Amino acid sequence: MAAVPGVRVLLSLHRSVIVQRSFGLVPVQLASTCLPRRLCSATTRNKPKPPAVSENESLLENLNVMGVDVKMARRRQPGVFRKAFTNEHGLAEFLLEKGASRRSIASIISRYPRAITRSIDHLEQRWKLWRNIFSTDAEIVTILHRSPESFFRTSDNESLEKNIDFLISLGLNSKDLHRMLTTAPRTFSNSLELNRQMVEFLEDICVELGGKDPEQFAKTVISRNLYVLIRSTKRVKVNIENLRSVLKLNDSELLALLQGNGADIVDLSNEYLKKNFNSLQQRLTAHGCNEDDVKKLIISYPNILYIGSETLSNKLDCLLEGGITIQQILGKPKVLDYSTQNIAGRLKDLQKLGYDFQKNGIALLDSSQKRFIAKLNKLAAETR
DNA sequence: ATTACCGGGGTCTGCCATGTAT
DNA sequence: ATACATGGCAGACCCCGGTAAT
Repeated sequence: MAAVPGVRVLLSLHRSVIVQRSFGLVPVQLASTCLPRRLCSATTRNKPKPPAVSENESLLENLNVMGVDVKMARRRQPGVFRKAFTNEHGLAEFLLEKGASRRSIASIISRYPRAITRSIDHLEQRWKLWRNIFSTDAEIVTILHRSPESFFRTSDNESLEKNIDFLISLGLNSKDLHRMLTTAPRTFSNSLELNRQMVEFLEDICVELGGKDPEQFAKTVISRNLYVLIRSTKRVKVNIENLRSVLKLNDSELLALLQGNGADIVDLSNEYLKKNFNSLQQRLTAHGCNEDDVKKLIISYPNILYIGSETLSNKLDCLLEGGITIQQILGKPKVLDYSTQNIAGRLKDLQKLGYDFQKNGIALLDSSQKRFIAKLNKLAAETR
């Protein structure tokens, strides 16, 4: 049964989280593991200037040796450079052991210098927690390289544990958590309180709209849109209000939209969503569509509002110039899912064969490359 | 055998401002 | 006073294929 491995992962995850809790927390910031004297940054030299403002020179040297972009790092977190004790060497050893390259480690420190203030104990514990969700070190290394801040920004491992528990309690499964930590790792560095606020906010929305199962609603929205938890409730709220008002949705319509494909667009920036809506509406109106057409289009394909106004405009031009009508697009908006380039190429291919969109419809534009090619070959064979 | 319907998958950080602890 | 911790922001789609319906 396909579900079994997933369940097992989930159980073991939960168990180890509980086990770890009993270890208690190890104080961080205590760079205990400065091994070779040369790379240890404890300063013994006397500084002429007030010690609070001068930089730790052995640290600077260490970072230079390691290939860190010191200028960048200093610009980002100057305070780190004035610390008497740091753990750059311990961090490097730790990450090397996990499979990160020296280059990558240098880049990580350049982009998030505070990483070198974390103790080995802290790092080990945090890594273990992440490993509850990822099955290999390599996956974590990838994320760290991509987004050092997500891993290092908080020193609060307890909060990370609580977040994992909390997310599981919402009904998110191990696959959801994996995807979430991959694509929106910041979620796990949020305070538990912040995540909770978003969940409660979503539940409240559900209740306000007459929904019967607020927990399920929140879970659905979050698993459909993994970015929700790294947005502000204000942003999501404004978007929901705007959608409701511009589309003149009643409670149940809005509820359905939000827990359906509309979940994808609630985290867009407020202005972007507004702008996209306005330009879409303007464009459609110019082609003789009424308010109801716009509403139906967006309900059936909310992702249309995800497409930037310029991109969308080009895409529409491309279709219209290819002899396709607005009415056809309204009837099959998913063709807009494909890139303008892709659409243009297909239109060209089909035109060569004298494909009649009026007769055959435009569904062929909304198909995978494989299927499209297969169809194209068949058509070509028939024409011959 | 084709087409329609539908849902899923990848992927997304790096900076700034402010509050808080020391 | 300073560094740390944390919240918030802008940024801006595309593609594939299983399976039901015809």
